[in-house]
Amino acid sequence: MSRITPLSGFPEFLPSQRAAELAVIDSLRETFELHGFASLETRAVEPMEQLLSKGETSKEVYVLRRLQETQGDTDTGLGLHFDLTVPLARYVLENAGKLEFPLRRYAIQRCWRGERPQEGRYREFTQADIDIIGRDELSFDADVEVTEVMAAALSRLPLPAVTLQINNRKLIEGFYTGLGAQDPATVIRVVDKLDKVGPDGVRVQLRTEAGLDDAQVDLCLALAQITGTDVSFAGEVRALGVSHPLLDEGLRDLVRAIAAAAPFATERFRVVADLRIARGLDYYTGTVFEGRMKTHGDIAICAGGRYDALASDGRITYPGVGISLGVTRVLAPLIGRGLLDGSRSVPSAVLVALPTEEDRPRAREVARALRERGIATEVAPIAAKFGRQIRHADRRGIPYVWFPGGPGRADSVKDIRSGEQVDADPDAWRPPTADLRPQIVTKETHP
RNA sequence: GUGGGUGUAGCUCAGCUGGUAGAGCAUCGGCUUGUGGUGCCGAGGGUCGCGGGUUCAAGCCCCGUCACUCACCCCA
Repeated sequence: MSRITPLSGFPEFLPSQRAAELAVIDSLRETFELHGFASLETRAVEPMEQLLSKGETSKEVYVLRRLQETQGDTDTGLGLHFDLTVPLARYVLENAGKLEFPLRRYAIQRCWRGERPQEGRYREFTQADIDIIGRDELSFDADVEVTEVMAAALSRLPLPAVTLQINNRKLIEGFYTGLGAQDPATVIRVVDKLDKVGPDGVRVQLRTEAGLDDAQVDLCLALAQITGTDVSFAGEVRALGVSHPLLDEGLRDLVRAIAAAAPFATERFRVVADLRIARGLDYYTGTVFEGRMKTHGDIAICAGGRYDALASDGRITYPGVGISLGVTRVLAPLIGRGLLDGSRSVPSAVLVALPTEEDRPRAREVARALRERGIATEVAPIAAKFGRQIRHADRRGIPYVWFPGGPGRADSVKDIRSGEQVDADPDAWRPPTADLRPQIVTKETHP
């Protein structure tokens, strides 16, 4: 052991940064609950077979092992969850008899992935997830509702603008099948790389890997290029001349989703149909979401979709739809670039100054009175010169310093940002609401 | 797992063809007998990532190793 160094992929924040993260989490939680979603926390570990069964994603899971195990096999068969949806499916099956459906739940929890870290990709991170789970069936309105909740959640946060791209798996699967592709799954996978390898790269791979001819490839690329903020995109899809029942179904759903989501659009949150996104080869069966935030680059910060058969006990299936927001993925890059921070490093709104050590009981009394009314307060650690005590507050971002009065002199409180100081009564004075808690502070970003 | 880049003070970094370690910012103290931020003066702070090798002498050259970082793979 030589020196303590940061551990790659396991971000840690400074106090003010954590305050900003907490403010974000509090805001998300408030929005989710405002929409009637109940908090539901699942354990950090799942049996490996549970984790690996959904989609053939192999490795990248952190496995639990007991160091003290003396007998050869130390494998517990448990791994840390890598998202919140797979544990939810397991939880729903396990507790199906005790739950009310449709189940509306949210979770804000840590997840772990063993992959190589990069900017915006971490090994330990926090996700905020909302889901609606039905029993045997789930109305399409649920797809619209999770969109609405995420729109509300993101719109009220001071973050760079987010665009939520929506597509539908039935639509693209039906389209590819309808144009004669033998293996639509491969086509989906290849087209999903459009951003990375470009149209020419996709063209080559569609021919070699999916066995499509030029005409078919043209149709695939044409579909992938369709986007739209209103339902007019549907005409462009039909104009391509492909037909298939699944395509019709998916197109109808996507049109509904876009039409319903249009009113949620704000300056900070746009919704757009984008027929290229597919979200991997996993359990999604209908609507798929991908939210992108424009900062330095254009990064995916939320994802989700409809999964009709993720949870099933053989007799009953529990279809669901959900969206996850990558809290760490949103915040860590912004914080790291100094674009976002908390307004202070402590919860305290007020520092009670200490004229002399003898005044400590009196200062404590002032603090008690303020706390009683919900105003976070701390007492200066030592009776230093007032200048030092003000500096103590300033360094931490505490906006107010309280000066206990003396015989014939009233208490006073000073806003150290403006310098304004007024006489005040600890049982009556109250700071503006905005000063009660640490705020999220953002520096110039591209909106 | 593959490939590139980088490791020197708390932070950002300089350090010449090898000659015994520096700046700015930050911190602490003083000017300032209790109301801060600016200014001036001063101080503290370093296993030069780690291990080995070459050399009279290594932050610098060589080998190894670890960590961080960017990209690829992957992205549930």
